[in-house]
Amino acid sequence: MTVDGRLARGERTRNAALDAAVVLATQAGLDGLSLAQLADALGVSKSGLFAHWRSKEALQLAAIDHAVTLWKQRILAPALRAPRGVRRVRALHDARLDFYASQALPGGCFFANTQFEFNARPGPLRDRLAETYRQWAVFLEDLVQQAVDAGELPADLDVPQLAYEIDALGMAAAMHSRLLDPDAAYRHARAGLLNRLRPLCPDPTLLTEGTS
Amino acid sequence: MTVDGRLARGERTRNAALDAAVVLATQAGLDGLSLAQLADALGVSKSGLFAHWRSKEALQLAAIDHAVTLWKQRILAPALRAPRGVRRVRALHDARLDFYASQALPGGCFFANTQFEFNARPGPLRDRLAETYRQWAVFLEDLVQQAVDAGELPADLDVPQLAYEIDALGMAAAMHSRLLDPDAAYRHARAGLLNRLRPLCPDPTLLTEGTS
DNA sequence: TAAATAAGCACGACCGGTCGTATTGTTTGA
DNA sequence: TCAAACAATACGACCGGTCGTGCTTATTTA
Repeated sequence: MTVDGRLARGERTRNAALDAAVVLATQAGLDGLSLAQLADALGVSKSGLFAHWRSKEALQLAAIDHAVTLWKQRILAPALRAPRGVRRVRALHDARLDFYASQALPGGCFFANTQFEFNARPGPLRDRLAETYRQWAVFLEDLVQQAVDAGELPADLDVPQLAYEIDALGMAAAMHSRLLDPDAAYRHARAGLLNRLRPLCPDPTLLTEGTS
Repeated sequence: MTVDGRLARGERTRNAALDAAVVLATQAGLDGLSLAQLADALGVSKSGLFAHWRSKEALQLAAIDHAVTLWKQRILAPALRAPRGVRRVRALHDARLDFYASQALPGGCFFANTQFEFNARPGPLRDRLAETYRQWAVFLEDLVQQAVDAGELPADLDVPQLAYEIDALGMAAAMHSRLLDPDAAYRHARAGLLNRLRPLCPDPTLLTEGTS
């Protein structure tokens, strides 16, 4: 942000466009995202968008990055306020489900939707989404590893395995909550984590404490 | 199927079209499915498709139903050959993962892809997909309930909860296997089920036996 | 300090192409 | 001969993208 009126205006438009693009792409898909529709939502002309991104694909890539920063702000940051270890893992899981439940993105989960959209379509968008997903997986594994290091989980735990299972619970919630019963989805996803941790966790209070 | 050559020919075209439609829609999405592309793949003109379905949406709905029958043939039927109870639950889970690994549908999982495509888009297609998913969930819960009834799982088990967790493992595999490492995805999905069942299952041999 | 130039930004009009769809005509087979 | 199956063609709508233009603001020049 700058006091420079010119740059400030462009920056504002860019940000508004990316915000709207994430919302629209979450509903219609990154491919189904229409530039005319996006321009209308912004109250700008379609051709004006091409002043900021040289092609639709460039805008789509920017939208992915923008969704990552939103995800970091809304889910990672709150979770990192919880103490390291099992409680932080639980906080991350809960923050994710809270974000879904908040309907901040009415279309569900941007990443789940777009990753399923592109998982059979090679190209730059798929690569970017895959890299994004890989970073998320690494982040989740790190948090589980911290719980192991803190002695809150068994030393011989298969960390990537548990991280996979946690991610699966959240991903299923993203779909289940839109297609069937939202309440049941979030309840099952939360209980699923506790069910899985219970036999692993020597200190049961780590599973009963609230995370907020 | 009939000996009537005229009807047989139409029936053959319809079946071939639905087969191809499921494959293409798995890759490009139900909406991204192009009738021109579908007609080309069949060696048929685009307008000919409208002789069999009055609109694209009608074809899409038929494709969903067709994918259901394929799913029943390829996944449900093999699983039902396993003995009732925990072994049948495992067999279903494994059959699902085997189907993904077989690459019979190069685009991944038809249902996961399309359900994420439409989970924010109300309409007949979304309704049909939701109903399909509900039936799958019921089927899975029934199988778990049978294991409870057979005394192979605790009588006070939360059946829908466990069914949700099993489904989540498979769904995550459908995405993980396309975007990151397929081998890791299937391994984690399989191990995930055993990890979850182990504390519940009084008879450990039910978890070590092969399922094929 | 004032004028001139350049750059950022947004607009409306328009392009070629593809989409789903309707119409009309031809082939096919009992 | 009759109806089902298919082909050919065209239509209107929408797609991403380009072009020329004008307005606003920053930078350079006199």
